[in-house]
Amino acid sequence: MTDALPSPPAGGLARREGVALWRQIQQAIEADIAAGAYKPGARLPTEAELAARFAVNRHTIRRAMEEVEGRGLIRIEQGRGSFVAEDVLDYRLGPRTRFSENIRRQNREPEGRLLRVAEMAADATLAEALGIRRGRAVIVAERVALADGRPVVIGTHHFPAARFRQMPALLAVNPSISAALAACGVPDYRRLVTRITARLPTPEEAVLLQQSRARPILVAEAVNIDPSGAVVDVTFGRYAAGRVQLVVDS
Amino acid sequence: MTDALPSPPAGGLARREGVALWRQIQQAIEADIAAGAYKPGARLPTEAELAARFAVNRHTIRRAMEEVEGRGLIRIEQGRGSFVAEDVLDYRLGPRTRFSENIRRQNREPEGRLLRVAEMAADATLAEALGIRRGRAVIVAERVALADGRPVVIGTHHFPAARFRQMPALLAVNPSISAALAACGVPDYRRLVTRITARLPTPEEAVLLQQSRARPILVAEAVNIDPSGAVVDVTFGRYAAGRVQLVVDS
DNA sequence: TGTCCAAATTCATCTAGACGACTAGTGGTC
DNA sequence: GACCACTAGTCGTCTAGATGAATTTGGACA
Repeated sequence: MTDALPSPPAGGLARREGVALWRQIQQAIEADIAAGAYKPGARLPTEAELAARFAVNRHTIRRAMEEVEGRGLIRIEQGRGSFVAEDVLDYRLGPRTRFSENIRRQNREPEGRLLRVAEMAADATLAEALGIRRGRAVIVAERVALADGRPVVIGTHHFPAARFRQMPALLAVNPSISAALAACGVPDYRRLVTRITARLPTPEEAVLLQQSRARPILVAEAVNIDPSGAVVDVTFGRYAAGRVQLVVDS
Repeated sequence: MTDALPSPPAGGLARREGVALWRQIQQAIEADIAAGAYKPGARLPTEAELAARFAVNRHTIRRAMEEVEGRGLIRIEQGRGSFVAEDVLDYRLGPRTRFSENIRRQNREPEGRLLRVAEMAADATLAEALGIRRGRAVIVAERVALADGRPVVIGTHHFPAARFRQMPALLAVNPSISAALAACGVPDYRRLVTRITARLPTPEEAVLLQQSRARPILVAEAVNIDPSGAVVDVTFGRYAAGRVQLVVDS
């Protein structure tokens, strides 16, 4: 015998028994992974092979695999194959959250890449959150932050333009937000509140985070204030749920 | 003309242009919803209707709709149709998180339903978190918490059995965790740390949360301690991302 | 040796059709 | 009025096959 691997359940698949075939296959695959039949990073059999082994149509296998991917156990790559997912990073959310420190604490190398900086008028929601009047100028900076070269989060930062005029120029030189804020006279700031939710990514987000579109992302909206209590920025962070876990200390 | 609704993009769909048809359809539908073409809770056209309108196969529509559902904009119900999603609830995560208070603060009616209580041996991870020895007995309580009759979170609580012997009996009478803890001599406790991630639900979770399996759930692992610092319980909460947003104050 | 192109591999998208499962109504019986 | 069986409408699953897109492999060729 070759491998004791993605075998159909002992009694074969139960057809017409109320449980979808793809669901049974999904469970079989997940069980194999949980049982350690494949190591993290290892490649799974191709869809065609699995289809033959389970004696179903390839589309049925695809349905099952897509679900396994959504559960975070594997990663599917076009033209290459499917691979068992690797371990995740802890990302600490606290009053003094700073990306670089956070990552370095896990012995990984932080890195930031600026995607774009623009100016826009604040809509009602944003104006309210920033404590400025609606229509006032806001500087929007979009950034991807990486750990060991792997994207972890896409951050969209909103600063009141009146106070942070030099922001674009500063970020162009150094994409660190904390450094830029310090240069703008805000050496210290803290996170007031964070709102977290989850959803599937847009195509762009999936590309930027180098993650499958079937895998959910965590969306965290944060409000940062300076020591005087004034709102410094409102940020939307989109985290690759496959690679990060948010940790809240209280 | 009848409605200005889920119309294919003006120029029709772009075939062979590098963007999948289902993706274009998804965007068209999302745009219609964002534009307010349908009110929250309103029913969308059937898959067959949309297939005719966009001139594609029903499977292509299904692919698009599934994605829209994953993004949280609609809810698809077998035998009924698809409906535009409604508003979400804020769930505050803080040191003193208590489900009932949390929900009542939003002017909703909290409710708890006990699913099961069991005793099991602590595995290595759980023992470590609870500060007990591996193999020691742990009481596991699974509960669904609802707001206004809609499920919000499935909680799986783990208590060291040695200290909380009466837990099962207490919970059988009143499914409130805080009440049961109080009766066990822990009138006060606080949350030490919370770990948050996102994934797609298992079939059981989807049923319990009354949510589609295509919609992600938020998974929060919390550790609660009593005033002396001893660990009281370790809880895994699985939140319906479509209905809740976690809020972290810091 | 190194480069480039073509073929093979593998996943992605789209179509087509059949049937199952669930929901909500319709109309009958008791 | 309560209950039940039936039916039409709608989403869910499965199969089958064709073609496209991304990646890797391996041979031709300079």
